[in-house]
Amino acid sequence: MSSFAPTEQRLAVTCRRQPAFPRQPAVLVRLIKHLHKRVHDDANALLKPWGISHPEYNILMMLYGTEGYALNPSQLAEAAGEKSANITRLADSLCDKGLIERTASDEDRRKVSLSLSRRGLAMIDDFMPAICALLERQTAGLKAAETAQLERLLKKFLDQLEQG
Amino acid sequence: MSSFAPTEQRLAVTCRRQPAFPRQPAVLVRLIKHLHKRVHDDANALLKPWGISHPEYNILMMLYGTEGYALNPSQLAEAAGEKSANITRLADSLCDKGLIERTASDEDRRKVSLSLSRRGLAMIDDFMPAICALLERQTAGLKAAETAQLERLLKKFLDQLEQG
DNA sequence: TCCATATATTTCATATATGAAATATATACG
DNA sequence: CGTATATATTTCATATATGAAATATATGGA
Repeated sequence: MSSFAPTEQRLAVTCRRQPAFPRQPAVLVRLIKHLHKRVHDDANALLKPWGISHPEYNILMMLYGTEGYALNPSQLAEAAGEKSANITRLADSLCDKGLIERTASDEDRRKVSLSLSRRGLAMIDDFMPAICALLERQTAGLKAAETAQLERLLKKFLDQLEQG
Repeated sequence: MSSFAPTEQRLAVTCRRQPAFPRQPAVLVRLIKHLHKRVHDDANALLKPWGISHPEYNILMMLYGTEGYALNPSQLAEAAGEKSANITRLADSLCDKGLIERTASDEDRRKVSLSLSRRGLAMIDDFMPAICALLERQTAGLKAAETAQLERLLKKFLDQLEQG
């Protein structure tokens, strides 16, 4: 039985006690929380041998997914869903490890450019097989059509959250 | 345009650079992260006037959803998706605010019972209309059938994460 | 009974994340 | 120009979360 069952049971009790409580939206929100926790913990465990955390991995991958392998802290904050103060801290840590480089922009001297180092690129190549395997495994229970449907619905959900 | 578009664009670049990288699983994982952040931030903002955080709210609601309005720290950890050390801290905070009570169990003296206080119950009644409105708003973009489908798929996704 | 081991919770040191203020540069407009 | 305002990043104090060790109780044999 899923670890979610007791939570769902508690939502049912809440609905009985608060007739206006919208069950399904509440279930969705709690599912998101459970999923996030699991995904975060799994990624942290997998990355441990490389000495980086899941948020640090996200930073590296955002740079990797960019032409030129470089972004500003504010772009990274947006892309990785972190606050800019946290980007500073994560970037400091990644610089210390030699995985990214911090250089001043000369078009706009307020800006900073964070770019993947040769060593950062090599580390990505190194952990990539394990990451791919994890991602495949995590969605192995879903058929292709279900994955596509889930992607569509989650995007719609996110759109709504960002508007409403 | 959704805040997710740049992230998705970066995943496309990653796929080009790493042919083995599974795009859809990666998109799902990132969507979960974006959704979680948004849900968490929205709830924190809404609850601020009551002086409690989203994790504290979750504790209160887990107790509220239980017959007898009481749970052990370990049950709460499981239900709320928090580590037990964190439950201790959150429970301390809620006790300080007079919203829950901590009593020793006498069937098993290792255990502690955390229960909603009269004041905690009153606070739930007080913020409930705003919470219901938030939950309705957050899912307003989804049709009933879509919400049901999303719930089904997220549960399947979570099951897979917990097995694999 | 006594001991080994398991379970429940808390403590404490440390890691991680945030908001608000500080710093620096850019841009717009009188 | 000069000055007000906006943008980008960092600093710092504080809040939040975690792992590992410590504490206390329970349980099941020898």
